Amino acid sequence: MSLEERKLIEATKSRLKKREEFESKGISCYNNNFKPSISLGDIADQYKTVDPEDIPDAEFAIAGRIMFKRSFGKALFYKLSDKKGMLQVYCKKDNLNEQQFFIAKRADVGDILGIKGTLFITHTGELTLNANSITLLTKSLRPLPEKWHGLKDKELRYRKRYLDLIMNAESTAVFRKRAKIIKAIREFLDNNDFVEVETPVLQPVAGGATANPFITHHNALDIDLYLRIAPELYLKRIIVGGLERIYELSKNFRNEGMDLAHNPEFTMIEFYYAYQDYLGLMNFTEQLIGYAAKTIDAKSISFSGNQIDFAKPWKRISLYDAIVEIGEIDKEVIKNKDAAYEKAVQLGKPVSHSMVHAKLLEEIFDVAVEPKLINPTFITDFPVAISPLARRSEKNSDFVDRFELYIGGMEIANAFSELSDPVDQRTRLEEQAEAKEGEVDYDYIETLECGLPPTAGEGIGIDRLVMILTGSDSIRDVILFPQMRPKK
RNA sequence: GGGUCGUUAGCUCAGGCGGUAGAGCAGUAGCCUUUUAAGCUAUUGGCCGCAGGUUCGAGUCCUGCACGACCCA
Repeated sequence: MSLEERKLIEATKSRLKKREEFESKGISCYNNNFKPSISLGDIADQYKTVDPEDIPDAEFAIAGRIMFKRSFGKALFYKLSDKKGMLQVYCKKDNLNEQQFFIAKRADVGDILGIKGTLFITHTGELTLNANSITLLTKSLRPLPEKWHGLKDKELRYRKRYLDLIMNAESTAVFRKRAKIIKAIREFLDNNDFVEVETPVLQPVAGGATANPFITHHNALDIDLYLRIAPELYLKRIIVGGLERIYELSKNFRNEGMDLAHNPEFTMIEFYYAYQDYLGLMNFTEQLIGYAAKTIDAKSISFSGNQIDFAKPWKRISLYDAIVEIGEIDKEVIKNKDAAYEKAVQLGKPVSHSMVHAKLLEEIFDVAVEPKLINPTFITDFPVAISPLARRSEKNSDFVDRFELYIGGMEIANAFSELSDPVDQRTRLEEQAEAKEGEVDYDYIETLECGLPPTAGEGIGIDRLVMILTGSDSIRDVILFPQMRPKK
């Protein structure tokens, strides 16, 4: 569709007209030859609090987007914003040549300008750059959202994230924190002698978790492939290969429902630690998340109306004790499968008689316990029936050496001592495949037959961790482009 | 999957019991050389989410659909 055919709003029409005006005067609307000497935030940091007489005479070159414009007959003020902050600019006719004052008068909110000038303090006490020259760097053809209320509509904020980032500093801050958290996690693991690796997103068998995969097709091989639901089985192959401490920061894909805590593609960190066990990983996890929280100064965080206390050590309680004590569910459901079934139905879960007892208890846990786990809590002692890749506990072979970490009523991490017995692994995967009509990754079993050292592995949901550490109620607030239904 | 609420100008929002569609900001044309959501004057801009229905007449009432937000499972 050409510009002429599009139905244009008034603001865009007038901006297109200005663009023509500029071009006809030989003013480029998309200059690429201006280099700022300092960021707006750095100027503010350095000079905002100094005495007026201590402000240097030096000329600064700055660049930024016009967020506010207040125009008078022969002078005007802008507020420019860049990645680090905002600064006011004063343009006076006397200080500019004719062409530059023309640019100053005709520039719109949303345009990006390069300004050279000197600092001064206005009568009202605001640090301001007095412009000596103006370069139009980018002409914007659309108006920004309203300056006072900003962009509030959540749907628009998610669909047009660039506008959200321009208008809402809190939103930008969340994504800066996200980057810092991820960097801190890498740092922590690197400092502990871990190696970062990459494994396939396109997998012939979607293993390592229980979830519906996305299916895609490779044309040259003419085979269907799955987008990974977890990197787990590949990472353990690498442990067999001898790297001993590895991690992968991975995008995973699960073809399931979407809500406040689920996006179809999400980020996990999975790490595998040879000669370590799940008990050691609990301490390690406290340190790791503590380290990430520290880098963004998150100590006590308000999340979804609750105050989260990260003081260590974090509570540890077995799955079944949690159901009885925290979920306040009668002990009978632990002992008796029929009682568990009745309870699950009563709680409104879509359960069936074909489900094993452990699965029913897990369903009960999800509604009765999970939402109550606000402060960091390790849930331990999972039944083997719902943990096909975890090592059997030595105390009781019906259970495995596994924990899940819950914070803010959400599952944040899942970890266990890895099952290294290939014979047991074959049996369990085959049973699971039969029950769910899935496939068994026999290549993985062959790998185990080669010998997996005693290893503990863990996956941490990065998006949810960022939600907790930034106090964001929705996963969409911590993913730049969350999945949205296409709008017709 | 179920429920509740929402969808009106570029943005933020009003529109009483059904009777010719509103405001602020943004835009446009003026005045204004230190403003702070600048001010003053004038002014442009609408498939009222979409499709049906009821009615002489629907932004408003009814039904369905789309998209979203929130709650529940």
